[in-house]
Amino acid sequence: MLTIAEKTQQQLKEAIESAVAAAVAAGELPNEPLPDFTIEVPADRKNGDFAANAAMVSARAFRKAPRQIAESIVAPLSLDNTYFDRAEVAGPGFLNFFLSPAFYADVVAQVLSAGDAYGRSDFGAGKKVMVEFVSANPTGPMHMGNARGGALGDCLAAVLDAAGYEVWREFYINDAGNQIEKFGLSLDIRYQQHLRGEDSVQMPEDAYHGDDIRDHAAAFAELYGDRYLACEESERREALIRYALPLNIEKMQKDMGKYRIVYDRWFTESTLHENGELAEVIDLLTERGLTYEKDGALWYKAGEHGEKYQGKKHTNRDGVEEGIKDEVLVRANGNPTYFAADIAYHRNKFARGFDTCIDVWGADHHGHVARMKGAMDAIGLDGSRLQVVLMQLVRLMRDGEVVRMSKRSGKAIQLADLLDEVPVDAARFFFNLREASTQMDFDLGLAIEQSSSNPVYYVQYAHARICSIFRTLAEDGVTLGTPDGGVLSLLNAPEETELIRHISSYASEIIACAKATDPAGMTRYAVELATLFHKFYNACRVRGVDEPLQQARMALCKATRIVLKNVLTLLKIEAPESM
RNA sequence: GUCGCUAUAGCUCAGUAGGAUAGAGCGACCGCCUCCUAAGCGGUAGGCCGGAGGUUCGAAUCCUCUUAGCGACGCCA
Repeated sequence: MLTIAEKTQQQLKEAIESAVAAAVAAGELPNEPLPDFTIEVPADRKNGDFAANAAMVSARAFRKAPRQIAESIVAPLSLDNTYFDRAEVAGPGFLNFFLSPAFYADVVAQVLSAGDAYGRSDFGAGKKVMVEFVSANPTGPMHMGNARGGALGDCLAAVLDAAGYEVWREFYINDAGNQIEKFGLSLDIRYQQHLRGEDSVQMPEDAYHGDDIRDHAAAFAELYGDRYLACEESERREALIRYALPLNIEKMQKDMGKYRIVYDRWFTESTLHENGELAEVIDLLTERGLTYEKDGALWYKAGEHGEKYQGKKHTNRDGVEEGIKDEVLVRANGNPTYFAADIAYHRNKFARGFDTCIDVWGADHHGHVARMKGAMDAIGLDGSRLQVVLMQLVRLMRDGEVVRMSKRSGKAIQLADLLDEVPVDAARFFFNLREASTQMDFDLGLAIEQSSSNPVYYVQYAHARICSIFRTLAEDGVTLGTPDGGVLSLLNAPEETELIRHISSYASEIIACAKATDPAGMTRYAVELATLFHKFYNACRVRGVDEPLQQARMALCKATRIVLKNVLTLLKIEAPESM
């Protein structure tokens, strides 16, 4: 099914093409193929609701001046059975088209009848897509970057869902490997320090220094006393991990829940170690001759499959070209790397029938992208079906100074702190205001102020205002009936038509965001929708105008409310009825 | 050194299948509620779209070079 916006474009395309054919038949234009042209929305409404550059792009092929060509196209042009009632030639040779009242009436009627479903499309044709996002290490609390990743990933998933994909949200828990060992070691040191004093053992520089580790160790000591001091080191650490890890995971799930993110699955890395999939994938790569041993470790030849996903070749300091650097799969100490587990994880994902897997990663992982896609090819899958959204990290500011986000320092601002101070609505909106690729500063000192000047309230206010109009009218005994096309055609003030035109583009906007795998367009759409409504509100009264026009305006208000509610719901933000 | 991201109004940023006079919010200044929510609306001021070349009817947008900021280049993840 076509959206109304797509239908109008298609109507124009067909009308222009048949007009060109007619002009050719009449000998007005040479018999040459019409080059591809575009239909766009002019910045200035004086230039029509849509403009086509067909005459300009075909100047060379037709060997005529663009304006002359445009005149030849417009003369035989027929707009019967379209949403347009007028076309004219303007500027250097633009063909400008003007929408008819029927268009505006139809848009409003369609929104009212579609309701919650307005904006949804079948663009994605039901293809299965997994969005994996946040996937924070369970060795400590989540931080600001995870807050952005959460808002981004969740809204991206919602956009894909609305665009007609079958969406799955997943969180990958790195509950195995190196950092878990480090987690155990850190807990162990704190446990011993707790019982024997700070100076009993030294905390290594690269261990986790956060307070959360201290707290876990103290709570563990509270429960079990000093009985683990006598144990083997490995047994003690295992017990500590077994105690603290589930608590951390539970905390992450709670925080994500507060952030209104519901995952379809929390996937644990340990699954892959236990069920042999990790070993399988290493064997698979070895069988294909893509591994070698060096310095006691098992290496993966990343260049062989990764290079096609890399833009240019690296050149090292000596000016010599070099391929993608090889990666270690199994360390000299026998432990597999994160990279090896991640290949196995992605193999597992595709085996579950997903057409596309989207990973939201911090931009600091960008060097990993080509290697990972290449690894998919290396194990017989298709790396182009793995899409990675790189998100620039959030720079945390305090009093104008950059604060380093490091779990080791223990001074990182946690996601939980953010949620305590900033309303979820504001945080989710804020983190989706900018494209993933832009760097963001977040000044915690300004968090409260930021939230009150956050445009989310502007959008919510528009929704509350509409609800208020209906409340007041209900008190007057006025209710909205089912106005027909004739009544809806009364909506022809500029503030009305602008608003309706924006409403008509909602589904296209969702699709555009889905294509770009970036939901930031949705917040901008919402702000623009609110702006156009507020302008309408100031220019056009609903209460106290004549009956047919009042019905038409009430219908427009209701349509606007539906779209506001739909876009806010998509972003998982409240649409309040009063503020 | 190489790769990635970024550079547009005082500040924060929109604006790429190349389009008509480059936009918005905040801040500043001036206005608008006897009338549906003033958390709103209108107006004024504010620009060498980082710089230099190129491509063409036309460039903030595409290409080349260049400058500046951030990030990544680990048997960390």
